[in-house]
Amino acid sequence: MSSTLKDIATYLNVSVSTVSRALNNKGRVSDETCEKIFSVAESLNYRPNESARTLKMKRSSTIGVIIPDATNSFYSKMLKSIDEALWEKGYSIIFCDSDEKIERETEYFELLKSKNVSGMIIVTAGRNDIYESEKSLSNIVFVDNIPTISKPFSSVSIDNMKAAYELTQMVIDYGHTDIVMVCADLSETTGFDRLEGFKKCMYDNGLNCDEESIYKGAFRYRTGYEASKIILERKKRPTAIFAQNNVQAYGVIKGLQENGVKVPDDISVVCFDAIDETGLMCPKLTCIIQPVEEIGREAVSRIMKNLREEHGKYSVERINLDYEIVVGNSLKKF
Amino acid sequence: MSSTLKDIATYLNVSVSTVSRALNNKGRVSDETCEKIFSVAESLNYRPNESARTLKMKRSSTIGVIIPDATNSFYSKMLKSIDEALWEKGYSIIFCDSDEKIERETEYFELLKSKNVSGMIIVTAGRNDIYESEKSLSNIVFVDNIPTISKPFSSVSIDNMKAAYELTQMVIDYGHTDIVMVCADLSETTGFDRLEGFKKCMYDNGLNCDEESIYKGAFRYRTGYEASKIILERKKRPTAIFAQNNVQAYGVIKGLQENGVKVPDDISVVCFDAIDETGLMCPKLTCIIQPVEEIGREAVSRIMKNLREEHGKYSVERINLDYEIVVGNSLKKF
DNA sequence: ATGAAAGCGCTAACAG
DNA sequence: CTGTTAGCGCTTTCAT
Repeated sequence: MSSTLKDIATYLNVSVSTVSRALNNKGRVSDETCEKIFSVAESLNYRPNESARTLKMKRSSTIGVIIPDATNSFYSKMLKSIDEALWEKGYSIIFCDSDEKIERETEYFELLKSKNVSGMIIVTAGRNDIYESEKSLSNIVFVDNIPTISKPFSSVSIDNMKAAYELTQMVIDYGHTDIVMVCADLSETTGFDRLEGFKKCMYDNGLNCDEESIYKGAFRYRTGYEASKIILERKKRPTAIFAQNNVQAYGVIKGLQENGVKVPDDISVVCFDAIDETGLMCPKLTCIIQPVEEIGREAVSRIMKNLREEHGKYSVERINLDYEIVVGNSLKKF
Repeated sequence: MSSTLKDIATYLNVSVSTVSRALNNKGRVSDETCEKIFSVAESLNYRPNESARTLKMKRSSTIGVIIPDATNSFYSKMLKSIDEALWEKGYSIIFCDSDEKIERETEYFELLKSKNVSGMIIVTAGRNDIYESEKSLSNIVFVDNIPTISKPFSSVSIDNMKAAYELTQMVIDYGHTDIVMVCADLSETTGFDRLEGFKKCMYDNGLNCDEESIYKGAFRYRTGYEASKIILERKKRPTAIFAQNNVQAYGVIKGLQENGVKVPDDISVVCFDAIDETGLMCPKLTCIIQPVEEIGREAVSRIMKNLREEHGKYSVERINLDYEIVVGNSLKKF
């Protein structure tokens, strides 16, 4: 066990409160004692006991982070950027992988509260009433997927509807008229907004957007994979598929390839967030790229800002950052 | 703030200790009171304050996890499997990304101690004397990359030397004689052992393995990328490159492709741990695949086992799991 | 400038 | 079976 304030105090024949004050730079300690205290703390290898401090202060130096899937490069990149930003502020992460499951997200949320985290950064896995019933969401920042609840909360994301609209327009401009969107749960705002943008764009271009143009599932590889099978069974196949996230798109392409369908020659595929750190993916997906690292950093700075506010009053902000459309080679031009 | 033991106690006119005993199933509480306590706890939405419990018990329900890079699919998959396994045991993760930097790993290590974690799972970024000077490594499990220190500690990994040897033999069997290994820091056991296996195999096959056959760098994309440039400058180019990890291999291939060199037609590439969750990587790398999820689970079960041991006595175990060689299309057969 | 004392929420003797 | 008590390590009034 490492040394405590008391160890330092008895060693120097001063009181613990003096030591505490000195070490926390609270003043009211003579320079001389202060110096001695620091040097003894150093030599005794003193490290404050976080649990004691947290218990007393009712505020820890930990932030809870809940993401749906650490193996998705989009989220792992976000996680890393959050870790980086928090590190600089002296905070650390309690990591929670909800595995895209709402129940687990709920349990993690409760767990984080009992661990007295100072804040949370959450990518919700979908509709979650627990946040609605929470008295205050002051130290929570929702990122990427924003819950649809009535009380005020902070968030960092992009304008998904606009992004989906723009990418759809690009697909249409490339000469496609029969397009299918692979969707996640539409009670999630990302899923909902992306579909809305898609539908609106199709409509604005006078294109058909019926039942067959919309495949509903989850933000999972499997959803994309299964969608591809259904789509290939159609009498008249679409020329393009718009997947709502990266792993859906991978699943779609995998399914198409297994059936000898070439991307993009036979069917084009576009999506959101096909981050490829390896540079080796074929095809290279034409997609919306969210500024995922900036999202992470911004979420951290939101939390830090609220932590600085006086107890009770805090600000709520809904931030939308800029995205970009990255052109790969998964979209055929007619 | 959520309710406390005291709230329940005053509500029921019993003492906190009774409530504590009841809620923790420590017995010595009448069924009747016990029942009442549970129901009140439920309705008051009681959640134990982890900090208080940790302070008292000197043991938390958190495990520190230090990995070198969350965006590397190998580590993110490991992280997820650790989270999954810990979740089942009621533990959670304090996540630390050392970014392959020893100094940061060191600071995270200290931080985790002051947070009173019950254990740590560490993928070390390299030589790190801090572990040597630690009095007891009882609740630490090193995975993947094992430090070279003299005191006893637990670890979960594979036989890297044997694995490298076998993969090298496969490359040789395919008709290659001029092979380069791209290495990381050789003070890391993975880097060292993989090189040893490579050298031994080359030697056993009567092949040359000199300075030019060994490129030294780090476990980074950049290392692979730069290695490719150097290798292409050689008068006589090798026919195969063995990268010590996945991201090095990606960097190598990227560099080769940028120079119009085809993999595997012109130069073959093999490596460790080219996990491809997308199924879309080209080429598909022939590589050693470590059972990364099993490694994570095993590490957790080691920690749990030591936590169960009586205070003071604990067992140390060095576990090597089985790996497999996955054949892709990145290795040319002559 | 310094110390004494109280208390954060919990657990664990110990007494009854 | 139940309550009293003490204390984990720290911060923070309040005295001195």
